[in-house]
Amino acid sequence: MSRYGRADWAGGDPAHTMDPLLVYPNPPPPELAQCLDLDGWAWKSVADLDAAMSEEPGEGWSGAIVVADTDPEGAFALCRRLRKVEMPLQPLLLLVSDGQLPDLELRDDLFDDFCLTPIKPAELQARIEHLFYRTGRGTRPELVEYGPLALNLETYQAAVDGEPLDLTYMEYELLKFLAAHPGKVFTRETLLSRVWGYDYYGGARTVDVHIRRLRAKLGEEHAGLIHTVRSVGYRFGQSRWGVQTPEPAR
Amino acid sequence: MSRYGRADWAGGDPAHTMDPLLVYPNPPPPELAQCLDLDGWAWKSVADLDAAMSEEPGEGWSGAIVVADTDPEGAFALCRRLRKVEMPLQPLLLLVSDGQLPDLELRDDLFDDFCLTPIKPAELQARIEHLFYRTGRGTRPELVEYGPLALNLETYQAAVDGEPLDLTYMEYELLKFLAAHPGKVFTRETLLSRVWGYDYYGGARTVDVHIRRLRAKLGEEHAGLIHTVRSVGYRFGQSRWGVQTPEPAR
DNA sequence: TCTGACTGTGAACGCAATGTGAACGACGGC
DNA sequence: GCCGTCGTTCACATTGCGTTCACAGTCAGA
Repeated sequence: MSRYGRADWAGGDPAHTMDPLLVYPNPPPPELAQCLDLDGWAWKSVADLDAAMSEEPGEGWSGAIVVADTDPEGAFALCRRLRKVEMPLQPLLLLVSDGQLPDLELRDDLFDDFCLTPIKPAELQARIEHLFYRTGRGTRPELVEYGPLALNLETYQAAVDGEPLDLTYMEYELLKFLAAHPGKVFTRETLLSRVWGYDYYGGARTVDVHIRRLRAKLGEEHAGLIHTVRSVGYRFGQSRWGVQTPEPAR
Repeated sequence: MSRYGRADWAGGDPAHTMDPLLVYPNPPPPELAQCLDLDGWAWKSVADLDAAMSEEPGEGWSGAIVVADTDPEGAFALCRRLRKVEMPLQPLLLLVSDGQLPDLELRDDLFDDFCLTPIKPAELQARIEHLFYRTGRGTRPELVEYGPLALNLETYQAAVDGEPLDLTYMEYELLKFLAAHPGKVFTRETLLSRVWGYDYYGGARTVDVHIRRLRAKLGEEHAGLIHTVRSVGYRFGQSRWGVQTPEPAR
């Protein structure tokens, strides 16, 4: 079964009274468990995603520590599932070995920070602490903006030029993803896997149709925010060149 | 005076062109300088806040790496000044030794990430990369550059002299391939197999036509970037036997 | 200078990628 | 159970663009 860490460390430090951290795998490496206990973190290890879901505390996990050097496959898969959902689990700290560094998907929101193994307790402590500080006070964007477009991630509302947009769930998700990566081109396959889900199996035309509806709702004036890159996919907004070149007139 | 890192790493990798990273102190530890150079980061070390201000590039520093283990006082003071201003410098990576961990002000916005010394190049590289991704200064765009030409691989856009080029898919792929191997001559057959696909079966004139369109879109001024090697094929940029300096705009 | 091979160039053709409207089916609220 | 919403899929229209061809221009060698 799951193992529980102590939430009520009675040291001089103010006890961390909060919902537990999710820890993977189950059982975690002894050094990690000991380290977390010594620092007084509440934690609970889980064996897989199902356990993570079913054993989630009432207020939700307050964060996650995923050990990737023993079971990389499972670890990364778990990260993906934890992060690519409606309410991504945050903060997420990944423990990896030196050798795994080249494999890290640094440009994907899979984790917030990583720490090399073998663990140095002081470093781990510092990283967790700093991570909570960072994520606790609004580092996470609850607003995605691009030009006239604004997405409120908390209220699920969208607006252009201050005019509210009435988007469906998928439309919102698609637009959110695109607007969060302005300038970057995504293939239909990428969009399907990133927006619809990694295991989604469906036709690529689905993307087209949703793009079309987005453009329609954005209005004629702003439909151009979504560019078609023929033979490749779609791009939101202008590219980020180093120089601020204005919109090419064409 | 200040030391400059190389922004134009001449290896096989596409050059990363962006504003330099601020590095403290001056000179930085050799391992750090070497590590940054190897990864192709542009950087510039400064001795103090004044130097950081006066030598700030036009677009501003793109980030900062502050080494704190040799001169903690100066380093932390610099961090404070860089961050506690109207426009905080971001992202900021701190290099500290194990022993300094307890002294870190983790709950203050002094830095975005830290890395323990002695440096592990792979870790440092990963942290910088991830940091840039997180802080949304954009991932360092993957660029292919040659002289006035720049190809942005993630946005599928091209530009000469900062002017955006409107290329079709095949034109872009062809130019990308050529520009990635400047100075090398490719036969039409090679180009067909490498750009169009290994199993492609088509006429060699196809290449000619695409080369022509590329030259046209590059403009009269830069059409000469693509050379015809009679009876052989095409070459992009200066011959390898020529001088090493890139083609002067002529 | 003549000749043949190689390359540049404009136009036309045809296909594949995308846009678009409509219909279907799943799902949830009333 | 009915109805409206929404995601998906299909069929068809449309457009972009890759390819080919014919011919003109250019170069190298004799």
